[in-house]
Amino acid sequence: MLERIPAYTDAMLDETGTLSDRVYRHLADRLIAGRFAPGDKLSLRAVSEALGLSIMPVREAVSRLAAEGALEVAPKKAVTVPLMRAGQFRDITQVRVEIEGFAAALACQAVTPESLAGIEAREREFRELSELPKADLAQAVAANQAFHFAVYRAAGSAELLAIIERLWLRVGPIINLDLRENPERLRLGGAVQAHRACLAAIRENRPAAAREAIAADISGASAFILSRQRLLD
Amino acid sequence: MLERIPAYTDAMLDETGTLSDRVYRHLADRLIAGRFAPGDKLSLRAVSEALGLSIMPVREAVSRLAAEGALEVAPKKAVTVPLMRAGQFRDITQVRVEIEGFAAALACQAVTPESLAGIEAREREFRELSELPKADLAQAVAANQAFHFAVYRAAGSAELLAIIERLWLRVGPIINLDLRENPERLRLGGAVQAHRACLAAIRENRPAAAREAIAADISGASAFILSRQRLLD
DNA sequence: TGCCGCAATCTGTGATCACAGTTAGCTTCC
DNA sequence: GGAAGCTAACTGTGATCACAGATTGCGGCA
Repeated sequence: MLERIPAYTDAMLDETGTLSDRVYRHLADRLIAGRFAPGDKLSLRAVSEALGLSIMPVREAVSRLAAEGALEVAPKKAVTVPLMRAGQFRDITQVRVEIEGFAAALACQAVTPESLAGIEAREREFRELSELPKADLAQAVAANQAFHFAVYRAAGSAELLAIIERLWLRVGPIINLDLRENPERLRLGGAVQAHRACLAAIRENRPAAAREAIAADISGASAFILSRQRLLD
Repeated sequence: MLERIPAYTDAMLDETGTLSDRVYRHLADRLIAGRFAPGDKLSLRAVSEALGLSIMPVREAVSRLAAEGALEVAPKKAVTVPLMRAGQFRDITQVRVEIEGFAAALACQAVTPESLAGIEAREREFRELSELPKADLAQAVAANQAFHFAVYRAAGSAELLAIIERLWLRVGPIINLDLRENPERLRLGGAVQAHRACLAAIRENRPAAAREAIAADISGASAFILSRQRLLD
């Protein structure tokens, strides 16, 4: 079951699109998956050399990510993964609750047998992962992401999905940093319970309940992270 | 009163930030203000020559806008202002209703005397403009935008504001195209009425009513545009 | 008169170079 | 031994060049 979770495939390997596009996807994937920590620095030249390209495609990819707030680039200084202040994190959480909750509510009406099967599979995968004695954190993060996006994709709104992806681009580094430092949180099962409630609500076409479940999931994780006081302010 | 509406100032003239940033703001302002129509083509070289720069800053600005969906760039083909299908427009409208409605509801709780005064001023300016015998359409679009963003800014969420700005970047060209072809819509007063209701709701701290007013404004304009069948599909 | 095809022009993409401001490490002096 | 200052390496920014694919319009043929 677990090996169904798609392995990390490097966007640089698939040869569709321009080099800029591939670098963009490469970096975006790593950001969402939490492979960068807030404050990490990266240099255009270092990335381009690591990828065996000139600096140009990396520049374009980075400037796109900077436009979305996923990276910060100050003139003549190294590109950094943004630090987030507690107030900012609270703000983004409130927005996520509203928007991702809305997507979950939409999913109730727009769900198809196929997308429902996908959601069920992702829910089961995440649940089984969290029941393992020694959880693989990176895999758990990926499974959690897979569940959420299965729901959001089922909502059938490309616009909403794009907005949510941008939000995850921003919170990816924070979530992962948190999970890496507090692996026991997985044990508590708040996420598993919220996922289960969300799945049930979608099955039974109860939009308000689906919205509530996603909101609880996001708020719960956010409260935990804020309680650890690892954020500035 | 009317001359309070800030004149169109070119972002290229203020000398803060990198050239890329300035080009980005220049193009973004023109897109939101509806100075481009869907399907318009622009060439990196033409823009850079018009602005007296090399192609590089324009490239970066355009690739950022493309990342946000405000422009479309296909390899080896001219950059275009995206055409929008009716289905896509419906989708984006549904998302705007939810998100901008949420911002209006937030504004009820977060509004300050200063921001309320700003909203009132913008409401009055738009109302007076729409009562003129010969309305200046460009000014009406700008005044409408000013009112909406005064409300959204009053919500006090930087995250939400950024998301809404990106949405307007997308719909700017459509709205303007519509208003240019159907100037009589301003006469009908649907927008004026919605603005008035929104302002009243914010004054009286009625979040649900504020959300409703903004939703009615957006839905009304959207329904009108869709009824004109100028969109693909 | 109408249509097909070729060629000149224009498109974005990517590489390379020059530059100025930042950073970090080493040396030197106290 | 520690701190201050200088230098060398590194940062993103911007300009210019080369290239391959797309577009457009002109000319020739039917």
